[in-house]
Amino acid sequence: MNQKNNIINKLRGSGLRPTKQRILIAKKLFDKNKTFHFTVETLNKKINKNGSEKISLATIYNTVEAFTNAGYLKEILTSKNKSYYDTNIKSHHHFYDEGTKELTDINYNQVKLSKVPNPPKGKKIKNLEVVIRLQN
Amino acid sequence: MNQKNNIINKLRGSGLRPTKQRILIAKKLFDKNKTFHFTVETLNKKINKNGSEKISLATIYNTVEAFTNAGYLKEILTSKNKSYYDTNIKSHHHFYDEGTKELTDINYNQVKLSKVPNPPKGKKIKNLEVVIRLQN
DNA sequence: TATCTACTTTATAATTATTCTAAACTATAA
DNA sequence: TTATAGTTTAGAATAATTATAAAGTAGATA
Repeated sequence: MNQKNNIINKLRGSGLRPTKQRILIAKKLFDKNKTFHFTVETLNKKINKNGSEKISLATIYNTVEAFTNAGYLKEILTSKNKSYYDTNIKSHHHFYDEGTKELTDINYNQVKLSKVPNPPKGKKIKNLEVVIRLQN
Repeated sequence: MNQKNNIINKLRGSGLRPTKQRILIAKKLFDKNKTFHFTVETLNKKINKNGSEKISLATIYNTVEAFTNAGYLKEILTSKNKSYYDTNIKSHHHFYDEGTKELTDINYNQVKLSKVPNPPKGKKIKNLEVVIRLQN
Protein backbone atom coordinates (compact mmCIF):
# COMPACT_ATOMS: atom_id res chain seq x y z
CA MET A 1 0.00 0.00 0.00
CA ASN A 2 2.96 2.26 0.70
CA GLN A 3 4.34 1.89 -2.79
CA LYS A 4 0.95 2.76 -4.19
CA ASN A 5 0.91 5.95 -2.13
CA ASN A 6 4.40 6.75 -3.30
CA ILE A 7 3.21 6.51 -6.87
CA ILE A 8 0.16 8.63 -6.14
CA ASN A 9 2.30 11.33 -4.57
CA LYS A 10 4.77 11.20 -7.40
CA LEU A 11 1.97 11.68 -9.93
CA ARG A 12 0.32 14.46 -7.98
CA GLY A 13 3.67 16.16 -7.63
CA SER A 14 3.80 16.49 -11.41
CA GLY A 15 0.21 17.62 -11.78
CA LEU A 16 -0.87 14.23 -13.08
CA ARG A 17 -4.11 12.86 -11.70
CA PRO A 18 -3.50 9.44 -10.18
CA THR A 19 -5.87 7.44 -12.32
CA LYS A 20 -6.17 3.66 -12.14
CA GLN A 21 -4.38 3.35 -15.48
CA ARG A 22 -1.47 5.62 -14.62
CA ILE A 23 -0.94 3.87 -11.30
CA LEU A 24 -0.90 0.47 -12.94
CA ILE A 25 1.54 1.59 -15.63
CA ALA A 26 3.75 3.30 -13.05
CA LYS A 27 3.87 0.05 -11.07
CA LYS A 28 5.04 -1.89 -14.11
CA LEU A 29 7.69 0.73 -14.84
CA PHE A 30 9.01 1.81 -11.46
CA ASP A 31 8.40 -1.00 -8.99
CA LYS A 32 11.43 -2.97 -10.04
CA ASN A 33 14.86 -2.83 -8.51
CA LYS A 34 16.30 -2.80 -11.99
CA THR A 35 15.91 -0.16 -14.66
CA PHE A 36 15.16 -1.30 -18.19
CA HIS A 37 14.48 -0.27 -21.77
CA PHE A 38 11.13 -0.62 -23.47
CA THR A 39 8.94 0.44 -26.36
CA VAL A 40 5.22 1.16 -26.27
CA GLU A 41 4.74 -2.18 -27.98
CA THR A 42 6.56 -4.19 -25.32
CA LEU A 43 4.95 -2.23 -22.49
CA ASN A 44 1.53 -2.83 -24.00
CA LYS A 45 2.19 -6.58 -24.13
CA LYS A 46 3.40 -6.62 -20.53
CA ILE A 47 0.26 -4.82 -19.35
CA ASN A 48 -2.35 -6.50 -21.47
CA LYS A 49 -1.16 -10.09 -21.59
CA ASN A 50 -3.21 -11.57 -18.74
CA GLY A 51 -6.69 -10.89 -20.00
CA SER A 52 -7.83 -9.38 -16.70
CA GLU A 53 -6.86 -5.73 -16.83
CA LYS A 54 -7.01 -3.87 -20.10
CA ILE A 55 -5.57 -0.47 -20.82
CA SER A 56 -6.07 0.95 -24.24
CA LEU A 57 -3.07 1.50 -26.48
CA ALA A 58 -3.87 5.21 -26.75
CA THR A 59 -3.67 5.52 -22.98
CA ILE A 60 -0.33 3.80 -22.94
CA TYR A 61 0.96 6.28 -25.51
CA ASN A 62 -0.49 9.19 -23.54
CA THR A 63 0.93 7.96 -20.28
CA VAL A 64 4.40 7.26 -21.58
CA GLU A 65 4.46 10.76 -23.06
CA ALA A 66 3.23 12.29 -19.80
CA PHE A 67 5.80 10.34 -17.76
CA THR A 68 8.56 11.42 -20.14
CA ASN A 69 7.55 15.08 -19.87
CA ALA A 70 7.43 14.72 -16.10
CA GLY A 71 10.98 13.38 -16.16
CA TYR A 72 10.14 9.84 -15.01
CA LEU A 73 11.35 8.33 -18.26
CA LYS A 74 14.00 9.19 -20.79
CA GLU A 75 13.78 8.70 -24.53
CA ILE A 76 16.73 6.78 -25.88
CA LEU A 77 18.70 7.88 -28.92
CA THR A 78 18.63 5.16 -31.57
CA SER A 79 18.75 4.74 -35.31
CA LYS A 80 15.40 2.97 -35.42
CA ASN A 81 12.06 4.37 -36.44
CA LYS A 82 10.33 3.55 -33.21
CA SER A 83 10.61 5.19 -29.80
CA TYR A 84 12.65 3.52 -27.10
CA TYR A 85 12.41 4.54 -23.48
CA ASP A 86 14.64 4.03 -20.48
CA THR A 87 13.44 3.84 -16.89
CA ASN A 88 16.96 4.84 -15.90
CA ILE A 89 16.75 8.62 -15.96
CA LYS A 90 20.20 9.22 -14.50
CA SER A 91 22.82 10.37 -16.97
CA HIS A 92 24.42 7.27 -18.32
CA HIS A 93 25.88 5.79 -21.44
CA HIS A 94 25.09 2.96 -23.81
CA PHE A 95 26.68 0.19 -25.76
CA TYR A 96 24.93 -0.26 -29.08
CA ASP A 97 25.53 -3.62 -30.70
CA GLU A 98 25.13 -3.17 -34.43
CA GLY A 99 24.77 -6.89 -34.98
CA THR A 100 22.02 -7.69 -32.51
CA LYS A 101 20.79 -4.05 -32.44
CA GLU A 102 20.76 -4.27 -28.67
CA LEU A 103 21.31 -1.33 -26.39
CA THR A 104 22.76 -1.89 -22.92
CA ASP A 105 23.59 0.54 -20.16
CA ILE A 106 27.04 1.63 -19.15
CA ASN A 107 27.48 3.03 -15.70
CA TYR A 108 28.12 6.75 -15.72
CA ASN A 109 31.45 6.55 -13.92
CA GLN A 110 32.85 4.07 -16.41
CA VAL A 111 33.22 6.86 -18.92
CA LYS A 112 35.18 10.05 -18.37
CA LEU A 113 35.49 12.98 -20.74
CA SER A 114 38.59 15.13 -20.51
CA LYS A 115 37.63 17.61 -23.20
CA VAL A 116 34.21 18.94 -24.10
CA PRO A 117 33.39 21.80 -26.50
CA ASN A 118 31.73 25.01 -25.40
CA PRO A 119 28.02 25.05 -26.11
CA PRO A 120 26.75 27.50 -28.76
CA LYS A 121 26.04 30.91 -27.20
CA GLY A 122 22.76 31.17 -25.39
CA LYS A 123 22.69 27.43 -24.74
CA LYS A 124 23.70 25.34 -21.78
CA ILE A 125 24.81 21.74 -21.69
CA LYS A 126 22.03 19.67 -20.18
CA ASN A 127 23.78 16.36 -20.35
CA LEU A 128 26.19 14.24 -22.22
CA GLU A 129 25.61 10.79 -23.57
CA VAL A 130 28.15 8.47 -25.05
CA VAL A 131 27.13 5.69 -27.38
CA ILE A 132 29.75 3.05 -27.99
CA ARG A 133 29.02 1.09 -31.13
CA LEU A 134 30.07 -2.53 -30.98
CA GLN A 135 30.89 -5.03 -33.66
CA ASN A 136 32.00 -8.64 -33.55
CA MET B 1 32.90 14.32 -66.17
CA ASN B 2 35.59 13.34 -63.76
CA GLN B 3 33.31 13.60 -60.76
CA LYS B 4 30.79 11.43 -62.54
CA ASN B 5 33.47 8.81 -63.15
CA ASN B 6 34.48 9.01 -59.54
CA ILE B 7 30.93 8.26 -58.56
CA ILE B 8 30.70 5.39 -61.02
CA ASN B 9 33.88 3.86 -59.67
CA LYS B 10 32.75 4.32 -56.12
CA LEU B 11 29.48 2.53 -56.85
CA ARG B 12 31.15 -0.28 -58.80
CA GLY B 13 33.62 -0.70 -55.96
CA SER B 14 30.72 -1.60 -53.68
CA GLY B 15 29.02 -3.88 -56.17
CA LEU B 16 26.34 -1.32 -56.94
CA ARG B 17 25.45 -0.85 -60.59
CA PRO B 18 25.88 2.77 -61.55
CA THR B 19 22.36 3.48 -62.66
CA LYS B 20 21.16 6.92 -63.72
CA GLN B 21 19.22 7.26 -60.46
CA ARG B 22 22.06 6.23 -58.17
CA ILE B 23 24.47 8.59 -59.91
CA LEU B 24 22.07 11.50 -59.59
CA ILE B 25 21.43 10.81 -55.91
CA ALA B 26 25.15 10.39 -55.26
CA LYS B 27 25.79 13.78 -56.87
CA LYS B 28 23.28 15.45 -54.59
CA LEU B 29 24.80 13.79 -51.57
CA PHE B 30 28.53 13.75 -52.18
CA ASP B 31 29.37 16.58 -54.59
CA LYS B 32 29.36 19.25 -51.92
CA ASN B 33 32.33 20.51 -49.98
CA LYS B 34 30.21 20.35 -46.87
CA THR B 35 28.69 17.35 -45.21
CA PHE B 36 25.10 17.57 -44.03
CA HIS B 37 22.19 15.79 -42.38
CA PHE B 38 19.05 14.73 -44.20
CA THR B 39 15.96 12.54 -44.14
CA VAL B 40 14.45 10.65 -47.05
CA GLU B 41 11.76 13.32 -47.11
CA THR B 42 14.18 16.23 -47.53
CA LEU B 43 16.31 14.33 -50.04
CA ASN B 44 13.22 13.51 -52.07
CA LYS B 45 12.26 17.19 -52.18
CA LYS B 46 15.75 18.23 -53.22
CA ILE B 47 15.74 15.71 -56.05
CA ASN B 48 12.21 16.07 -57.30
CA LYS B 49 11.56 19.79 -56.94
CA ASN B 50 12.42 20.96 -60.47
CA GLY B 51 9.93 18.97 -62.48
CA SER B 52 12.53 17.73 -64.95
CA GLU B 53 14.02 14.61 -63.38
CA LYS B 54 11.88 12.29 -61.32
CA ILE B 55 13.06 9.51 -59.13
CA SER B 56 10.47 7.44 -57.33
CA LEU B 57 10.32 7.55 -53.57
CA ALA B 58 10.89 3.80 -53.36
CA THR B 59 14.16 4.19 -55.25
CA ILE B 60 15.28 6.91 -52.90
CA TYR B 61 14.62 4.60 -49.97
CA ASN B 62 16.43 1.74 -51.69
CA THR B 63 19.39 3.89 -52.60
CA VAL B 64 19.81 5.47 -49.19
CA GLU B 65 19.77 2.00 -47.69
CA ALA B 66 22.29 0.72 -50.21
CA PHE B 67 24.57 3.72 -49.63
CA THR B 68 24.33 3.24 -45.88
CA ASN B 69 25.22 -0.45 -46.16
CA ALA B 70 28.11 0.46 -48.45
CA GLY B 71 29.37 2.88 -45.79
CA TYR B 72 28.78 6.08 -47.77
CA LEU B 73 26.25 7.35 -45.26
CA LYS B 74 25.77 7.00 -41.54
CA GLU B 75 22.48 6.76 -39.71
CA ILE B 76 22.19 9.29 -36.93
CA LEU B 77 21.05 8.38 -33.44
CA THR B 78 18.00 10.43 -32.49
CA SER B 79 14.87 10.19 -30.40
CA LYS B 80 12.57 10.74 -33.35
CA ASN B 81 10.56 8.18 -35.24
CA LYS B 82 12.08 8.95 -38.59
CA SER B 83 15.50 8.10 -39.99
CA TYR B 84 18.17 10.78 -40.14
CA TYR B 85 21.32 10.35 -42.20
CA ASP B 86 24.68 12.07 -42.18
CA THR B 87 26.95 12.43 -45.19
CA ASN B 88 29.80 12.84 -42.72
CA ILE B 89 30.88 9.25 -42.16
CA LYS B 90 33.93 10.09 -40.09
CA SER B 91 33.59 9.46 -36.38
CA HIS B 92 32.28 12.67 -34.91
CA HIS B 93 29.97 14.01 -32.28
CA HIS B 94 26.74 15.95 -32.11
CA PHE B 95 25.04 18.71 -30.26
CA TYR B 96 21.33 17.97 -29.90
CA ASP B 97 19.20 21.00 -29.12
CA GLU B 98 16.12 19.81 -27.28
CA GLY B 99 14.29 23.05 -27.98
CA THR B 100 14.73 23.31 -31.73
CA LYS B 101 15.37 19.55 -32.07
CA GLU B 102 18.35 20.40 -34.24
CA LEU B 103 21.43 18.25 -34.52
CA THR B 104 24.77 19.85 -35.38
CA ASP B 105 28.19 18.34 -35.81
CA ILE B 106 31.04 18.65 -33.37
CA ASN B 107 34.52 18.11 -34.69
CA TYR B 108 36.03 14.86 -33.49
CA ASN B 109 39.02 16.47 -31.82
CA GLN B 110 36.85 18.79 -29.74
CA VAL B 111 35.93 15.88 -27.53
CA LYS B 112 38.35 13.66 -25.67
CA LEU B 113 37.54 10.64 -23.58
CA SER B 114 39.94 9.71 -20.80
CA LYS B 115 38.11 6.61 -19.65
CA VAL B 116 36.18 4.08 -21.68
CA PRO B 117 34.77 0.73 -20.50
CA ASN B 118 35.93 -2.57 -21.90
CA PRO B 119 33.56 -3.97 -24.50
CA PRO B 120 31.61 -7.14 -23.62
CA LYS B 121 33.62 -10.24 -24.46
CA GLY B 122 33.61 -11.21 -28.09
CA LYS B 123 32.87 -7.66 -29.18
CA LYS B 124 35.07 -4.85 -30.38
CA ILE B 125 34.50 -1.13 -30.16
CA LYS B 126 33.71 0.14 -33.62
CA ASN B 127 33.34 3.75 -32.69
CA LEU B 128 32.29 6.15 -30.04
CA GLU B 129 29.79 8.92 -30.39
CA VAL B 130 29.02 11.63 -27.91
CA VAL B 131 25.71 13.46 -27.97
CA ILE B 132 25.64 16.67 -25.99
CA ARG B 133 22.08 17.71 -25.18
CA LEU B 134 21.56 21.43 -25.08
CA GLN B 135 18.95 23.54 -23.36
CA ASN B 136 18.41 27.31 -23.22
C1' DT C 1 26.21 -6.15 -82.05
C1' DA C 2 22.36 -8.95 -80.28
C1' DT C 3 20.61 -11.38 -76.63
C1' DC C 4 20.07 -13.03 -72.08
C1' DT C 5 19.67 -12.54 -67.25
C1' DA C 6 20.07 -10.77 -62.91
C1' DC C 7 19.69 -6.47 -60.91
C1' DT C 8 17.04 -2.16 -60.56
C1' DT C 9 13.25 1.00 -60.81
C1' DT C 10 8.61 2.09 -60.39
C1' DA C 11 3.70 2.78 -58.95
C1' DT C 12 1.02 1.19 -55.78
C1' DA C 13 -0.52 -1.62 -51.91
C1' DA C 14 0.51 -3.07 -47.34
C1' DT C 15 2.37 -2.54 -42.91
C1' DT C 16 3.91 -0.29 -38.72
C1' DA C 17 4.16 3.31 -35.39
C1' DT C 18 1.97 7.10 -33.80
C1' DT C 19 -1.44 10.82 -33.35
C1' DC C 20 -6.14 12.52 -33.64
C1' DT C 21 -11.14 12.62 -32.59
C1' DA C 22 -15.02 12.85 -30.07
C1' DA C 23 -17.87 10.49 -26.90
C1' DA C 24 -17.99 8.36 -22.32
C1' DC C 25 -15.92 8.40 -17.89
C1' DT C 26 -13.81 10.14 -13.44
C1' DA C 27 -10.92 12.81 -9.98
C1' DT C 28 -11.42 16.54 -7.41
C1' DA C 29 -12.69 21.31 -6.17
C1' DA C 30 -16.48 23.91 -4.58
C1' DT D 1 -23.43 16.39 -4.39
C1' DT D 2 -22.53 18.48 -8.39
C1' DA D 3 -19.94 20.72 -11.95
C1' DT D 4 -16.04 20.65 -14.70
C1' DA D 5 -11.73 19.99 -16.43
C1' DG D 6 -8.84 16.26 -17.12
C1' DT D 7 -8.62 11.38 -18.75
C1' DT D 8 -9.65 7.16 -21.17
C1' DT D 9 -11.20 4.75 -25.01
C1' DA D 10 -12.17 2.64 -29.69
C1' DG D 11 -11.51 3.57 -33.84
C1' DA D 12 -10.16 6.65 -37.70
C1' DA D 13 -6.42 9.19 -39.67
C1' DT D 14 -1.71 10.12 -40.68
C1' DA D 15 3.20 9.42 -41.42
C1' DA D 16 7.18 6.69 -42.39
C1' DT D 17 8.69 2.71 -44.26
C1' DT D 18 8.62 -1.79 -46.54
C1' DA D 19 6.67 -5.17 -49.81
C1' DT D 20 4.98 -6.54 -54.41
C1' DA D 21 5.25 -7.54 -58.95
C1' DA D 22 5.60 -5.75 -63.52
C1' DA D 23 8.56 -3.12 -66.69
C1' DG D 24 13.15 -1.47 -67.61
C1' DT D 25 18.30 -1.71 -67.91
C1' DA D 26 23.45 -2.76 -67.14
C1' DG D 27 26.67 -5.71 -68.29
C1' DA D 28 28.16 -10.43 -69.45
C1' DT D 29 28.41 -13.59 -73.24
C1' DA D 30 27.86 -15.41 -77.73
